[in-house]
Amino acid sequence: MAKVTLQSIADRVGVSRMTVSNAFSRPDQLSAELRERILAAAAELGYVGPDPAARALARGRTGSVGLLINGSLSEAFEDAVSAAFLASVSDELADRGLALTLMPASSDERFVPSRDVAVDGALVYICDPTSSDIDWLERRGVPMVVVDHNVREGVASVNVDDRGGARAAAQHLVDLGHRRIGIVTLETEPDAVNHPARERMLGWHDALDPAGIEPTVVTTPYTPAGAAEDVARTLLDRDDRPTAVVCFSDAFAIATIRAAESLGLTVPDDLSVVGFDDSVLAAASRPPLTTVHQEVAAKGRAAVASIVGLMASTPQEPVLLPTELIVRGSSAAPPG
Amino acid sequence: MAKVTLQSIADRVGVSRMTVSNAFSRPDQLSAELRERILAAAAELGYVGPDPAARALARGRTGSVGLLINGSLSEAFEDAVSAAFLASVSDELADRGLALTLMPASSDERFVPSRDVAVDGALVYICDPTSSDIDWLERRGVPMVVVDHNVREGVASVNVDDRGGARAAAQHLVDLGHRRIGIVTLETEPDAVNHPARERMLGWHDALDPAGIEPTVVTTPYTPAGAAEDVARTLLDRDDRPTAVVCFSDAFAIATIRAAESLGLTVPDDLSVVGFDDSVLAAASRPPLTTVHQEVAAKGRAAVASIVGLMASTPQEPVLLPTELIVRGSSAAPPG
DNA sequence: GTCCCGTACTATACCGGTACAGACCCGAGG
DNA sequence: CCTCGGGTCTGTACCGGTATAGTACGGGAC
Repeated sequence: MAKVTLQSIADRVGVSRMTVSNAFSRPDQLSAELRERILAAAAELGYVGPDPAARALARGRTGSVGLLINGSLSEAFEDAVSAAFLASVSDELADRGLALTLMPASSDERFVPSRDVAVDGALVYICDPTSSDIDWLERRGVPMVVVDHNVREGVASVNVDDRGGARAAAQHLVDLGHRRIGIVTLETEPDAVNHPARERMLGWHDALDPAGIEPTVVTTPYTPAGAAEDVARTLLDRDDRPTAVVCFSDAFAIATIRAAESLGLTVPDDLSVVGFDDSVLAAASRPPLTTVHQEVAAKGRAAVASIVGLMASTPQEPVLLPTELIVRGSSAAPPG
Repeated sequence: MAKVTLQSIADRVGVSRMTVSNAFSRPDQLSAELRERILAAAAELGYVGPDPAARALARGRTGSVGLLINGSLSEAFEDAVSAAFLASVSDELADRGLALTLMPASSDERFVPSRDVAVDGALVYICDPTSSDIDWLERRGVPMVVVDHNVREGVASVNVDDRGGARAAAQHLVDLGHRRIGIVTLETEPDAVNHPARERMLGWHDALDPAGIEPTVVTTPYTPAGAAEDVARTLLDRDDRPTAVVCFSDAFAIATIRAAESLGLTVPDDLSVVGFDDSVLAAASRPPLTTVHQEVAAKGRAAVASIVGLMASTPQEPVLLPTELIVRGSSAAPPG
């Protein structure tokens, strides 16, 4: 059978194609009676509704928002914090009738999602700011909101006060009396810049420098799972080991606690550990983690609000969400 | 400035629009020299590349695959198993130059993703089989692969041997000598059918029925986090409490262990607990979980292979992936 | 010289809709 | 009686590409 289009229905009912289009897309433009007849004919012919691709071309919008992520998408899903962010974004978009299209970084030159996938707007999430994908989006003129970055001037952004949170975390340890402090943070590619990692490092130093404390820094990649624990052990397995450690994430903090336990140290008696993010892991950990809370769901909502605003041509101010130190059981005064 | 299209470039260079199209999409169709000139003119005019929406209409393909999920998307992201599946799917699609579009269940009648979003194919994942979204996809004629379901005859599917895995789990407990066995499984909406939940239940009974064991069954929803633990406690806080429990998931198993601990019971000495999925939680748990392993990444790969095959009009056989019992430290012979 | 074929480019016909500017008809107001 | 306005429907002009079937031309085989 030939494909059913608006035209076939129009012919069948004896009206113009435009009227059939209106029957589906702008019901107030025609009489209810005629609309019924059209819908009946459509059902009879097996017409499902206006073709999304054709509609996208004619209307100039697709109904979906892209999420640009570079690096392996697996990481994004498997990390508790980014998964929660994605969840918040997708739910929020769904409420507004928008679908979410994940745009992986271009691997093959022949197909570049940031250049070749139709979207009405894009969120730029875990992304090397020098990524060519961002350039593609910009050249296409796709409205764009950057999350957890400050890619470039004039681009709308949603950020968390990473620096302030890190400062509070380090200050907390200083206030408890710690003087030998370690840092377990993210290892980044030489020329890649991880915005949160940099901001958090600045924040830690904001508190440590004035106290005259020179932290011992170790870095570890996200994966494999055991890497952070091994790195933490090298930090702790020495005579002048720190009495407290601030970590880039809750996962790193938990790895650090495990490393400490494996060395016979007790947290928080022998070692204080402070995480970041306040992910689901934090409260469930034993001992429960002192950490810096960020409102991931709010970040998602803000990002969606911002991109939707941009898509409606409303200029958007940069958003900076607060963080808050949550003191639980993994931090205490230094031993002795 | 007016929008730059193939035509503007064609006019500028003095060739036909088709030749410009070929310069971008089929480089072997024109001389290298002319192609260079065209690309140069395009760059000069600020042309980014063929418009994705227009291309989608003309070519009849969009370059993205939909993932239909109903229920809150958050759940899908926050559950370790489904997150790993999504990760596997998105990576695998990315390798083939396809983007992934998440299609939430229709909330608003006015915008129904399964009807209104352009995709070349769809994976149907966590979905009530009676969902109208599946009907929409089917009516549209979108190639469709169902994962962790058996929605209807003739639809390609990828499943895991849930029943066999559950049977092995229950048989393991029977073999250890357990006679009072509890089940902690998923609570589903009255008329919704959760395929894995049903299959696992069948599998448990496959092993328990021949042994003449009548299990005590309790059910709990996915969320909130504490619900499973509370339910498990009701199962364990009685005189004739089971000596072993099989669970719908590793998360439920861990909740059950917590409940046991809170009642002063030791796992596995007083109580054996067996999970399902072998998620990252399982090996990390204390004690490490005896559980049923499923290869989630393989499930993602199989799903992508299947949908890509269908999109190329190659009929697909149903796929059934194996499961395997992994015996770790949470199961032992019954006390006494 | 003629035939044949491959290379390079063009002409035409869609793909399946939507926006916008009328045209028509009818009842109400002046 | 004429005009005006609103509710309905139509006609036309796109949206920005791609597929396919050509045409024109140059060179090698015979």
